[in-house]
Amino acid sequence: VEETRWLTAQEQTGWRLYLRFQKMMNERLTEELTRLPSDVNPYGADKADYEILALLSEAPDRQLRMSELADVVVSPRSRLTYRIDQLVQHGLVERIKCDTDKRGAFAHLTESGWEALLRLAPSHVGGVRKYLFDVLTPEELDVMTQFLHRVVAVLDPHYEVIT
Amino acid sequence: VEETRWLTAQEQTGWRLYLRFQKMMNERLTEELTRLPSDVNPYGADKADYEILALLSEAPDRQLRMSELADVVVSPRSRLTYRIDQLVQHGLVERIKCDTDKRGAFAHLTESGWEALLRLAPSHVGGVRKYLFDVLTPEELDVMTQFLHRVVAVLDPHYEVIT
DNA sequence: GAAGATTGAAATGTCAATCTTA
DNA sequence: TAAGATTGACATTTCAATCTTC
Repeated sequence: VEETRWLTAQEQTGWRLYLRFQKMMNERLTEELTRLPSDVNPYGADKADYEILALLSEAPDRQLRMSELADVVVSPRSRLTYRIDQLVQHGLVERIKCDTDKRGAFAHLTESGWEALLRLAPSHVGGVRKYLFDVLTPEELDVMTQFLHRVVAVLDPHYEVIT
Repeated sequence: VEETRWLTAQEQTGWRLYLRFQKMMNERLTEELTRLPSDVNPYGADKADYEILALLSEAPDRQLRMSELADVVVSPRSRLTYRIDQLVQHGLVERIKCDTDKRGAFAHLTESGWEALLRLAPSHVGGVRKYLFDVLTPEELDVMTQFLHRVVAVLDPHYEVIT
């Protein structure tokens, strides 16, 4: 039975601000993506879809095993299955069976998915800039990336550290 | 037609780390709350429930108008209605009609809700400490709260600033 | 007509099976 | 037996009405 170490006033304020930032930022980025005209975002892709498309686009052969992808986007497998289903239906992703492990499956970004990502990127990156990075000083960015590295390492010791 | 200003490598890294932190932190805090033994968390309250209970507990008379509460927790009204319904069913919150504005309703923390909050707080605060504040230096905390203030002000100019 | 709040139907998310192959 | 992935049942969220009072 340990004593609870409560938050200091500053920590409390910081935590509440963080919660607010997190939710408003999600809301805003999702809204900006889904409200794009239908020639830019015909499928109505949201933030989660964008993240999947972006990660696939950077992977070797533009494809990733389902479970790897689930780990990277921090999502339960069943949710990922569902979202990939949607993306497959709209032709942005295709499923490819794994030759070496017949249990496995890849999610593969199609040409159409790649083009969709290119159309969405300016808006999404613009939002991230406008609401976050344009407001940060270079020093703050340094501090932020450094402590995020440390904090993510605590939450997930297995996560491989890049830069 | 403006040029897209893409993210620098450091910004990209920072953004991805942030997304990872956000999702893992939510996952972990929710998991730790919902896995508490049933004498501590009989209802199975999660992070969102905790936030609602905590805010009500700090409000005058331990109650808040539905729309105020929705603004504070950054939630659409219909979602809040649903969650308050659940809390009411479990006796942690009660709805009280507003006298001065008959359209309005208050969500009021019951005695049972207050006790529930007291039982949940040590675990939840412990998680926030362990995964976030114990990992931050005092300088980093300063930098973080300062830029969060600024960033939240951009996202939501109406938000009143409290140190 | 507009604001506060809720409702109902449809979309999405979760969790515990299930199925297949290692 | 365990890992990779999906399914099905159920919970929650969303979005567009709705209802009531301002």
